[in-house]
Amino acid sequence: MPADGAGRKRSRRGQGDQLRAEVLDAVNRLLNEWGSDEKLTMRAVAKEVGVAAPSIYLHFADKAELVWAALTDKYEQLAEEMDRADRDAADGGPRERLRAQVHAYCRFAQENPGHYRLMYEVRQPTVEPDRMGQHPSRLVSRGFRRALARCAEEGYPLALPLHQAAHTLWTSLHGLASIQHSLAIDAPPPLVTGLADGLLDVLVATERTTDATTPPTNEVDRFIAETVLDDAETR
Amino acid sequence: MPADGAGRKRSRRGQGDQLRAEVLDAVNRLLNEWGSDEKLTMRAVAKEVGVAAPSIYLHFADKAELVWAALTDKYEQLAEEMDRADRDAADGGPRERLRAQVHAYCRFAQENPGHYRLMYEVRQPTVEPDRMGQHPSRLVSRGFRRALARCAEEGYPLALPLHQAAHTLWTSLHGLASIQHSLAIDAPPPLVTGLADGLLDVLVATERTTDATTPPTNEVDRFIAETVLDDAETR
DNA sequence: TGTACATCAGTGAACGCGCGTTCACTGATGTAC
DNA sequence: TGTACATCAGTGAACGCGCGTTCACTGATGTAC
Repeated sequence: MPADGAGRKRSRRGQGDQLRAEVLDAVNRLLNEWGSDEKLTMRAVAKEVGVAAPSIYLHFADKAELVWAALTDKYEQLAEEMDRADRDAADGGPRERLRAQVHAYCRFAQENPGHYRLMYEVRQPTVEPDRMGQHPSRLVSRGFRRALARCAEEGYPLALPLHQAAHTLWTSLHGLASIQHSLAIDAPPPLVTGLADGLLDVLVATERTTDATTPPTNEVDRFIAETVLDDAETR
Repeated sequence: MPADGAGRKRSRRGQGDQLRAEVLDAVNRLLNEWGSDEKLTMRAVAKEVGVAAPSIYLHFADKAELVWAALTDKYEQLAEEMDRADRDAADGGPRERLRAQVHAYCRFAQENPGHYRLMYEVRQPTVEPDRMGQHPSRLVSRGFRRALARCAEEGYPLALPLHQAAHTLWTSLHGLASIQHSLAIDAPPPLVTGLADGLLDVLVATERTTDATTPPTNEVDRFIAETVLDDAETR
């Protein structure tokens, strides 16, 4: 509705918080439009909302806080989409559910290139670098780990120990998406999906079997479990 | 030798080009020191060389040209290191040679975080975006593809069609390195190596065998071969 | 019901900074005669 | 051998720009009496 830079009416007396939501919406719109954060300035955001730049400071202490708020929302949206995909595929067995999550991840990366890039940049806020456990990306790898565990339990052995498999799946998908972006390949979505499926086939047995088993934990697996994927569930 | 900002002597009459090399060295030094390009400004580079900022323009038209020159050098260095690792492991069979290349890639990413990040950013120069075939990253995936082809030929079947396997290996390693950087995990090198080995074990049979074969080409594989890995050799 | 007033949402102008880049210059060095 | 001169490597100061952020303000709106 905004985007013209002149259409905004001042909020009513108690409704000051409304601007906060509009600012976050504007950030999301700009990131999607440009596919990058290069030109994401306070002035640009304000203009997109239809407001003067200093007004943003009524709701966010500084730019870092604004960007971090937008990204946190987006992380949650990604986790939700993966969750929903998983639930929608509940009838297809554990492997289909994992596949649905993987596809959801790929779709998100392709549809939100601007957010996606920003989500994986170090330069960003950092907020609290002490506890790695707080990083919202945790939600993503946790989703994969749960789905992989289900596969292993229900007779589809993994090619790597559980935590290592989850981390490998997550980082590999990220690499796929990241290089897709950085080489500016305009690949049709089925290609990305096809590559992701290939990765999945390689990590999780394609058929239910008793011939093979998921390899036992090892040093690498334990390090991943304790340090990278560390959350309440794995301890 | 510089780094103090005052120790440079003016080059002799015909030796003007020497500054060019010193500037490139300074860029490399700063990227390694900071592990990021955040503070890589013309003034910072000049100071590192021990020269006034405008002097850089005697050898580079603008900042983009300077950065691109430094990155091109670094790409070549990466390709060389992979090549050397491959040759040094020639006695160990095709699988060990591939493994050596993979380890060289991981080592490079860990030892040159600043360059590495910059190499995979889109914002950079671009130079000539028309022919994707010119991108120096080509050298990397080509090395992997050749090594994988050798494995397949010598009895270690791949889990995916050749080009798809090469692209998956490359992007997965990139994802590993990229997330390592962006989550600022200070993992011991053996961990990264261990994860890379796991990936490799999953993509290439660990033992010589005649039981299985590399899957035949498919749509995904062809698209990768033609569009992404496209170079003289694959046509 | 009318009016003074406090509060709230938001603004215009400007500050200070760091950046890439330009421009007119300088001083050493080799060369021509 | 001595000297005028062209050339070369490099410089100091400044320009113009866009950025995040600050500050003193304004005008509408609800409230107290």
